[in-house]
Amino acid sequence: MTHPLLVLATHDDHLARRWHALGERWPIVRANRFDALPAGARLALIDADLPDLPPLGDPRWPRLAASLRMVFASSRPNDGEGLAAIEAGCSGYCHAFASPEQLTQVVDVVESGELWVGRTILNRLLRAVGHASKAPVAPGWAARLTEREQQVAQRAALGESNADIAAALGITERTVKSHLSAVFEKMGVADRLQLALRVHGIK
Amino acid sequence: MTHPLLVLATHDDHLARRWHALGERWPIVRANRFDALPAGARLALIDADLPDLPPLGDPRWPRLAASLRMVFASSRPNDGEGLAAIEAGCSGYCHAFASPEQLTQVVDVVESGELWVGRTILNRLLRAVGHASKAPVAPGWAARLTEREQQVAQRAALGESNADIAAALGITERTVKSHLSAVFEKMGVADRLQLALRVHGIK
DNA sequence: CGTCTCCCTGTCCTCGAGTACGATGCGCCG
DNA sequence: CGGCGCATCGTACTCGAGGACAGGGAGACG
Repeated sequence: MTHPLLVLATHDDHLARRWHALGERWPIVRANRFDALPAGARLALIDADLPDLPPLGDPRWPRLAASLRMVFASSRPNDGEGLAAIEAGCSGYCHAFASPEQLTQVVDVVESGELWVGRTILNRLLRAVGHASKAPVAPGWAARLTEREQQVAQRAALGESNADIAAALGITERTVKSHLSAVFEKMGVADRLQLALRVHGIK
Repeated sequence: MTHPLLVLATHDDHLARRWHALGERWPIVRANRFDALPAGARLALIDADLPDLPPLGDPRWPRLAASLRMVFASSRPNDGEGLAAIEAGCSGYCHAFASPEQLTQVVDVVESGELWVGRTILNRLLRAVGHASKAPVAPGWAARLTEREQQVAQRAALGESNADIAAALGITERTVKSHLSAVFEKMGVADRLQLALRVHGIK
């Protein structure tokens, strides 16, 4: 199967070298400026830090989107920027320094005509329309945990204190600490905040 | 790179044969019933027409989601069912008779820990929130916070310690505490874990 | 029976988080 | 000028979290 030309639009040589790993899947070409995007290109990975990048509200974005599938890559991604990028007509939004595997996946999805946003943005959208995903966003976190450890971890990740959890489960605060220590050990985190971020799919 | 075991859960032999194309990327195993999903599996493609499938509101779904990444495959997909599936804890929703390439992509994305929904559902979500999110470009949670408070809150919500934040911003740990106290007060939360949950849209 | 895992509980101890008092300096605005 | 919001920093204090030692009981399995 033959892939279309992929344009890497960045002013940063370091970033460009990272992105060149994509050359194993797509024929690639480098662009240094937004205005210099090749006319015939169908696929582009665009650095958010490009000097001459128009603001995401600019009408040039949707115009360009008509003929070019764009992935917006930010070095400091946030949900607001991501939504703005998608609304501007980009087909994908990701971290500029994502792993080559991740980048490949994003470009792959976008090339196939789908949209790609990270799970945090997607979950934000779901919550916005009242369909919050009750289940943990990062399935698999509880794989090696015992039943009791999962219960404790779930509550801790929602902000309950050890005393709260103890009361809710009808056990001692000491036992809660015991279970949590096991959870931290198995999941490789240091405290309940890191646990929460892991359970809810952030970081 | 070694892939985890992929469970194909369907009662339909014809569908199972189609899905077996995935065997080129993942070691696969067949399951005929929802109750018969292998205990150790991490990844499953689940046919919406399985005879003993619980309704998507059933608590067994989110429980299962804790240890298993599930793709819900419907032979007659619609946006409502897709949202329900995601809400139930599934990590992906797609057409049961999608092309092998498409299925591979979906499973690939889900395996990497992301969520997958099709273009139509995503676009519908965007439209649903698009009208509301024109004016408030501000993150929302940061509306009443000062610039500095936002910076501190953002880092605290990602799990950085006060000392980390102080070092990163070139200020004293005492000042970080000061800003955080103001943040807690303005956002009506008690500690940094509650702040993190609020910032990331959980609770 | 011995071993194993899981669940439960206890007492210290350390450390970071958060609050309660305070303080100084800066820029803006009526 | 005087008030006000903002950013900065100091000391002392309380309190919960988490680790470092423990231990006992129930059930599974060879």
